[in-house]
Amino acid sequence: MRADARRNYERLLAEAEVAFRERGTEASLEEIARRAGVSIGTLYGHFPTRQALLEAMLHESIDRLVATAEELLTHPSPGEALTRWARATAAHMSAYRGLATSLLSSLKDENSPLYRACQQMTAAGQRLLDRARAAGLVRAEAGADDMFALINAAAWVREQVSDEQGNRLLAFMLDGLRPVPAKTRRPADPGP
Amino acid sequence: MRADARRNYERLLAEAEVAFRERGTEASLEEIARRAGVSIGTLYGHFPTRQALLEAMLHESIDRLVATAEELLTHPSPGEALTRWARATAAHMSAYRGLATSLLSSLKDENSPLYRACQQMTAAGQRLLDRARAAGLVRAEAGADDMFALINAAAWVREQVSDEQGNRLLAFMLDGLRPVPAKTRRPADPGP
DNA sequence: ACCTGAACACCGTTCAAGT
DNA sequence: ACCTGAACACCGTTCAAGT
Repeated sequence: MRADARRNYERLLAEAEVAFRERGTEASLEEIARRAGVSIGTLYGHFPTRQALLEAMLHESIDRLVATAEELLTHPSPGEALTRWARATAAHMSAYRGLATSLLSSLKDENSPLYRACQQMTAAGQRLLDRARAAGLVRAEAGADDMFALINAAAWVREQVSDEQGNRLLAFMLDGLRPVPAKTRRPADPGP
Repeated sequence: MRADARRNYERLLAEAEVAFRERGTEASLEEIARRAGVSIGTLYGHFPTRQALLEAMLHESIDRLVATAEELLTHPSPGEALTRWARATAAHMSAYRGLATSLLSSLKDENSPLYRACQQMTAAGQRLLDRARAAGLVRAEAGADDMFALINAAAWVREQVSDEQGNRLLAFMLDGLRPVPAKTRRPADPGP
């Protein structure tokens, strides 16, 4: 890659990070190119689609989240480890308005540059989830894709409500993954 | 209201319903006007903002959901009543891609035409929630705004995943509102 | 190799002019 | 009282022409 091309690439990435953070994942690509001091054609030359730009911008931080999951596998408490990872992931996603929507919808398209990112995060979550399940903290029907979807839903809701309510709602969702004790089920009332 | 104005109003509403259902709540207003056979200026004359158009389009169905909540208050099982209402509401919302986002974000703006709609739905949910709480099925910290947010999150996630997974995730979220039995809490492990 | 920017198609929103 | 449609500002995306 030529030196000037590399410089343009880096500047585009930096401005994309700012724009996506401030205006969400639907931020204007023309504005990103403008602020990076390059032509819109240059942006498209490096990143053929919005998703490609998003993926490049997120690559490092997603790698870090996956590494965090790895580390948390050695945390003494499987439940606490799962909760911490879910919180960190939801917090990261909600930093970019619209990201949860972009991510979850990219799961429908194997060719999306974000598809791999979602797969990696789901796989990382799976190991934490299975460990918590082995400790009796997670019900049988809850899969790794369910947890990934819930984290995305928590990130989405966090974009729209107060931090306090956002934290509470994530906690509710994770509690929803716990096994439902048989004693609270009643024939006359299947519960809420 | 003049007869021709009324006819234009109705046609705009009808085309908006189709467009929002097919293309989501960000559907092109110009296309709606075009399909209704009126000028874009006429659309703006009747509906000054996208939210105003959305509100008018949803008005009846939201009234119906509120009435459903009322009826469910007499259902023999408070838990079942709450679940049914949440399911019906989430299903209705997810029929229009982007609606959950529009609704939840309208809560930040008292002047939004959708604000009243959200308030009504929250109030309707509150009575079902309190009844379920009185039956010991809902934890103390969960408020009506939390349930409204969760229903929106369920509707949002339903837009992006299979029906089957969407149903499962809503069930998880509602289970997350249940009181957590003390015996499953352990000092060494706060759970997921 | 890479970059530029005009070109095309589309949209949201306003408002003077019409009936 | 209501409607029209041109006008303005903005955007996504492509591609011939330049270096």
